[in-house]
Amino acid sequence: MSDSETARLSNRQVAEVFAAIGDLMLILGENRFKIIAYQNAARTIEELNRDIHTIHAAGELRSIPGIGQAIAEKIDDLLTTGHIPLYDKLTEQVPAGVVEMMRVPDVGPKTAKRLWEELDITSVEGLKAAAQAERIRGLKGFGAKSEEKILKGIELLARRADDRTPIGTARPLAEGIIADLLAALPAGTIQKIELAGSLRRWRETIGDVDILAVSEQPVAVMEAFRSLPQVVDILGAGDRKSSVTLPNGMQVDIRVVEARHWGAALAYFTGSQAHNVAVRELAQKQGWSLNEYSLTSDGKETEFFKSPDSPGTHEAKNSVSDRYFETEEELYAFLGLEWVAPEMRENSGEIQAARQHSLPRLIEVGDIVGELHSHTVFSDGKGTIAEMAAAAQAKGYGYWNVSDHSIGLGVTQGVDAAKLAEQRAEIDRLNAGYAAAGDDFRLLLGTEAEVLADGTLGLPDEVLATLDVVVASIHIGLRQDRETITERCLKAVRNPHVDILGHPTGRLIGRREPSDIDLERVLQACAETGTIVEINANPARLDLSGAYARRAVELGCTLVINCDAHSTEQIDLLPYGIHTARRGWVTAADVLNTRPLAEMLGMLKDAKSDR
DNA sequence: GCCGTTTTCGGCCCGACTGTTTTCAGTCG
Repeated sequence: MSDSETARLSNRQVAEVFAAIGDLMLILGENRFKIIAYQNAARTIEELNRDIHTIHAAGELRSIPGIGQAIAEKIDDLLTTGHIPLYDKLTEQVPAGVVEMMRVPDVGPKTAKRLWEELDITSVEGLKAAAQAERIRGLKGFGAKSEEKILKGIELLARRADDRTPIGTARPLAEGIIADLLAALPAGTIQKIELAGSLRRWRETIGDVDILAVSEQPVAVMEAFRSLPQVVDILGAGDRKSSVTLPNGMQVDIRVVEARHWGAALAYFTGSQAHNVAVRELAQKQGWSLNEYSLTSDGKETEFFKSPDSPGTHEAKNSVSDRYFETEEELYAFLGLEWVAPEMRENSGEIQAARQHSLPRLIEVGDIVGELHSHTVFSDGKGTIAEMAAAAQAKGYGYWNVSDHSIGLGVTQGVDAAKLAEQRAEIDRLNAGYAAAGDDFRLLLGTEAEVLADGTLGLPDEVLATLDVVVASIHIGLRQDRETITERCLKAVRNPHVDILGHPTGRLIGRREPSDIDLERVLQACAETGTIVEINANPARLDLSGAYARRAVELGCTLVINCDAHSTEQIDLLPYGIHTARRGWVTAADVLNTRPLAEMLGMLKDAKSDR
C-alpha cells in the first residue's frame, strides 16, 4: 500500500471536504436530509479522536456513527485517490465565491444562489460592489435595508479574522458582560443568569457567546444589554432575544425566559445541536415534543382537529399537556435520563450511558491536590520558587513540582546541572521550613526536559536520575514529518527517567496546528510504559484535547492535569484543564495529581520499574 | 444519506427575528 501519490490528509482536511460538499448542495437545493447527513459526517470526522487513516486501514469507517455506505466509499476515494467524483462535479457547477458569500451573516444558500443566478454575483467583493451600487434592491423581496444588512455583514466578516474565538479569550469577556449587565440593572431585575452554548460545554473554541437569563422585565434587560459599553453593533433586537457584536468581532446572544422555562431553556441553549436532536428524538419516542420552553404532548391524537385558520388550537392544547422544568435535572429525569454534564453533551455515547445510569463521575477542580509542571525565574517564569510555592499553598495544594526548561530549548535560558543544584538547595531550605511549621506541603524538583530532534533529552540521564519528577516536552522541530516526530516522541516516552509527557501535540489553539505526531501510537506506548500523559490546562494549549484524553483513558493511560504556570496568576488556569478532561469523560481515578504525595510518587516509581 | 426498544422504508427538531411582505420565506441558533 502506498499513499505517496497523494498528500496525507488530516482529519480536519477530510472533514472540510465533506462540509464543502454540504455547502455546495445547499446552494444547489439538494434534499435537505442528504445535506444534513454530509454536515453530520463532517462534524463527526472533525471530532474523531483517532486518525481517520488508521480507521480506514482497519476497515472500520462504517462503525463511525453517521458514516454509512455512501460516505464511507467517498472517504475511501478521498484517502486513496485524493478525489471524490461527486465533489469535483459540484465544484464545477458552483463558483467558489458563491459558497464564500454564505459566510456573510444573513446570506444563506437561497440568497447566495439568487444573487449568483439573477445578478451574476460570484464573490464577496462583487457582492459588496453590487450592494453599494444599489443593484440588489432590484431583486424581488430585497430592499434598501437588505443592502445595508449585507454591507454590515461584509464589514463584520472582515473584522473577524477567524470564525471562532479561543475559549481563553471568550470566557473572560463573557463573564465581564454578565457582571456589567447585572451592575447596569436594579438589584433583583435578573433572577438567574448563566452562560450557555459552547462556553458552558467548555469547547476549546467558541462560535458565539450565549447567555440565558430569567427576569420578569425582559425588555429592560434587553435595553441594558444592548447599551453595554463594549457593544459595537446590534444585530438583532427583540423583546426577549438580542444579538450584538464586541470590538473583536465576537457575537453575543442573550435570551430571557420565565422561571418555569429555565430547565428546558438551559438545556436547549447549551446544546450541542447533535445532543439536542438526540434528546428530542428520545422525547418524541415517548410521545412528547421538546422545545426551549417545555415538553408538550406531541398532539398526534389531536392532529385531526387542527385547522390552519384556528390559531387558538395550539394554546388550548398546550394548556392541558405542557410540562415545565425549573431545572435541567428534572427534564432529564422526566425522560428517564441521568443529568448529563454539559461537557459531555456531544452525542458521543452520553445519552445511552445516561439511560443506563452509567455516566462516569467526572473529575472536579477540587479533586486536584498538587501540580507537576511549572516554571520559575530560573527559566522563563515570572515568579521565584518561594512565590510559586506560596501561591500553590494558598490553593490548598499538598505538593508542587518546579520544572524549569532544560537546556536545549534555544528560546529560553534553561537549567543545567549547576542551576538544578541551586534550585535543590532552595527547595530543601523551603521544605525544611514547611516541616518545621508542621505543614505537609512539599516542593519537588523536576525539569521540563526538552525532547531534542533525535529523541534524546536536554539533560543527561545521570542528571535526570537525581530529579523527583521529569516532564518531557517538544517545543522545537514541531514541523518534522509524522514518522520522525512520532519516533522522536516514542524514544522520550520509553526513557526510564521520564515521568510525564508534556503537551503532546504542541498545538497553540488558533495560532499553531498540532504537530503531525501519531498520537494513537504515542498513547499506546504511554499505556505500556506507564508514562503519564499531560492535559496542559493553559487555554492556548488544552493539550491533550478532550477527545484525545478520552482515547488515552480508553487505551489505559494515566493522565495528569497541569497549569504549566509561568506566573502565580496562571495557577488559576486549572479549570480550563479540568473541564477539558471532563469533555473526555475523565474521572478523578484517571488522574495522577488527585493522589496525595506519597501515593503519587509511588505510582511514578512503580511505572518506571517496569520499563 | 443515515438509521432502527414500532421500522430495511419512511421518517428525519423547533421557534425567534427580520425584511418585505399583507401571509411568509429565509436565516439563525
